[in-house]
Amino acid sequence: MARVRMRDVAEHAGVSVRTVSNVVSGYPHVSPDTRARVQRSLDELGYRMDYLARGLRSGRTGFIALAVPFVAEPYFAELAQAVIRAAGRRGITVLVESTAGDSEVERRIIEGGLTNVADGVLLSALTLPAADVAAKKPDFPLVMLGEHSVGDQFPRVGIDNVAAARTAVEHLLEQGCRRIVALGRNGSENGRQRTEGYEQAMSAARVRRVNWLVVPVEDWTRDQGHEAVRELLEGDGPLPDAVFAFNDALAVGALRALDASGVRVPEDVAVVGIDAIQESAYTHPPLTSIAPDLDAIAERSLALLEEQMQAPGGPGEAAPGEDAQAGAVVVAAQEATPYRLIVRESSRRGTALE
Amino acid sequence: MARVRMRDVAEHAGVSVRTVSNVVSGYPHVSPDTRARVQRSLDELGYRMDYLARGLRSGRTGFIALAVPFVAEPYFAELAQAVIRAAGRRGITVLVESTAGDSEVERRIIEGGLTNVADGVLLSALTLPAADVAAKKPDFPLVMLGEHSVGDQFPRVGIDNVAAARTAVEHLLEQGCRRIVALGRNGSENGRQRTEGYEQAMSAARVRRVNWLVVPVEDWTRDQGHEAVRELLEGDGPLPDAVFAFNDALAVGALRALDASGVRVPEDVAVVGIDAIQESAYTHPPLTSIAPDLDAIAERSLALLEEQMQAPGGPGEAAPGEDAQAGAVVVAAQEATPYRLIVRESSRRGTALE
DNA sequence: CCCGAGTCTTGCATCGATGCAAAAGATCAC
DNA sequence: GTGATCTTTTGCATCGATGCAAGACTCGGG
Repeated sequence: MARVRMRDVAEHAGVSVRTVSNVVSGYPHVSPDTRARVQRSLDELGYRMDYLARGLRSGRTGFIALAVPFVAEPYFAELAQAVIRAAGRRGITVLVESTAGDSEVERRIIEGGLTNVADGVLLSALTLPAADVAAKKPDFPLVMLGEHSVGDQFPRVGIDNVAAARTAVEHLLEQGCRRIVALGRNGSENGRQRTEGYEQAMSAARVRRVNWLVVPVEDWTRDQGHEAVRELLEGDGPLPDAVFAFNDALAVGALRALDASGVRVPEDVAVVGIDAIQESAYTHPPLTSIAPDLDAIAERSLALLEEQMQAPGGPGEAAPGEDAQAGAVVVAAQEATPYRLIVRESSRRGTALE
Repeated sequence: MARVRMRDVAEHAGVSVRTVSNVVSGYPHVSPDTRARVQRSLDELGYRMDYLARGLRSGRTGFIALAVPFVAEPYFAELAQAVIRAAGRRGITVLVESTAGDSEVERRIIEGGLTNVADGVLLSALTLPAADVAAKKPDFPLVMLGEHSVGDQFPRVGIDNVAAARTAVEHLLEQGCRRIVALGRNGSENGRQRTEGYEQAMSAARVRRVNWLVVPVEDWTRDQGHEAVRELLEGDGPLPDAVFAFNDALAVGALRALDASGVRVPEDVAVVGIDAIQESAYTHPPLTSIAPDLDAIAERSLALLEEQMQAPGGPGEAAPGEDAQAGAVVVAAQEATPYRLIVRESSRRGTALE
């Protein structure tokens, strides 16, 4: 069956194409009679709007793109779900893209690789786009999710990573922990900020330097968390009394390694993570974690995106071939969304060891 | 900065629009000189193809849509990842959609709601589209993933659920379990088939009926698994010696409930799941599960989709307004992809209790 | 020096829907 | 009856890229 076009409907109903368009788009000045007849033809032929064609003419597709590193990572999967839900409320359809953590892919997106199919882009960048990219301003609606080191020219939405990490570590300190491992430093900006929060908390609590321990990993995955903690336990250094994992996946891996070595959680080692993915309520023991408000992130980022989409001409106003003039920089908002600490068994110690 | 079109590039390079198109699309008969000049203009102006416009003309967008119930559910998230990866190898971009398990949304997709933006659709249907929809043939490339009860008019790709369930239960029987709970029956076709596999295995092993126990749930989530097993343990019936969960999320919930009640796994109760989501390797204890070959599912379904996309006119050939004639039914392939049993601690009993 | 066979380049129509503005038809006051 | 006003409907151009086929140009053989 060939595609049913407005023209087919128009012929079937004996009206012009334009009238069909008017009916479909709800233009008020159509006689009830005509409207009914056209509607009948629409139903009968099973007409479906071609959004591409409409998008071509109107410049809007009704789609936004959400690009995350790995769809299969629980945090990003849950974030995607939240964005899809929030977008649905606004009548926007979300296209989820996966960058595979490839900075080349991320760079292409920043340069506009998705703008032709989407009215705007939400990008959760993992790796760091090259410095030359950092100097660019996007010429289309773009909002960054989470942290990245691209600079301030893009609006961003996410929790305050330094504060969140500090909160997590403070909680461990309150439980009496002192020799706290920070698990998850890697090349990412996110890792840097969470390390900084750790250091701030440790420093403020006047924990002796010998008890500071930052363990690097490559990716924030269960495997890496497991591996790193296993090696730590096999080493001959004194055992830590807590692990602050930079995300829940790492924490899950850490829990597994501790469990396998017979280390009791939280009695011997307390554990906290960040993200509060659904899985974290079901670990052994249930994991204490920092829960970012995903709905707030989704709502806020969509609002910022719509703001940009409505702004005439988009954020970049420079003429073709020129760079945006530095004088007219629109300061991009850094939006810090709320988060809260969910205390579960993995860090709940009966007695603080003060 | 306004969008850079081929026309802009053409003017800048002093050639016709068509020549620019030829350069962009790699048409061979372009002089090196011209090609270089056009390429320079392309780079200088930062030209980006408008895929919508191209799609409008050529009828192909280069996108396929993948619709799953919940992106945040680990199984679907991992499936999406596999599809994205497989599609990438074929130069196809995937748009991930979430149906929220809403049968209305699923119906719209079957009726072609995504065909305007995607060349083909992969649908993982959760709920059952209404019977009247079942009578329809799609007029666009569509492949169903997993099970559903729509009938045989759609090609499907997935594991053989009955066999997979049977394999899981046989494994438990081999471990000496007899009083085996089947956890997860609900209204879905998938649930029906896994129940059937359970019954086949139990029956073949001549397990007495009194030991058969099918526990219903609403959704296949951790919460529901937890809830159901908690209630089971609180009841006054004899304890089961194994739980066969219809998916890993349910199993994770079951493990948590067992753990909370002090029931030892696998000594007191063995547990197996289906899906082998990444999380399952990190549960306490690690979960035995049936691992469907997601890459095979992704590859096979994309192959089937491409097959349909190449077939002239698509699967439905009926004239507008007519139903496909029953005589010319193309028998839709039911593709059974491989799976394997991954045995981990949760079901490994030292001694079979024959 | 001309012709046919390439090679390279171009103009025009087209994909499906909408913006624009004019045409056609209805309604009303005078 | 007639012009003014408002409602309803329509034709045409357009969005950006490509299919098609013809035009312009180059080159070697006769």
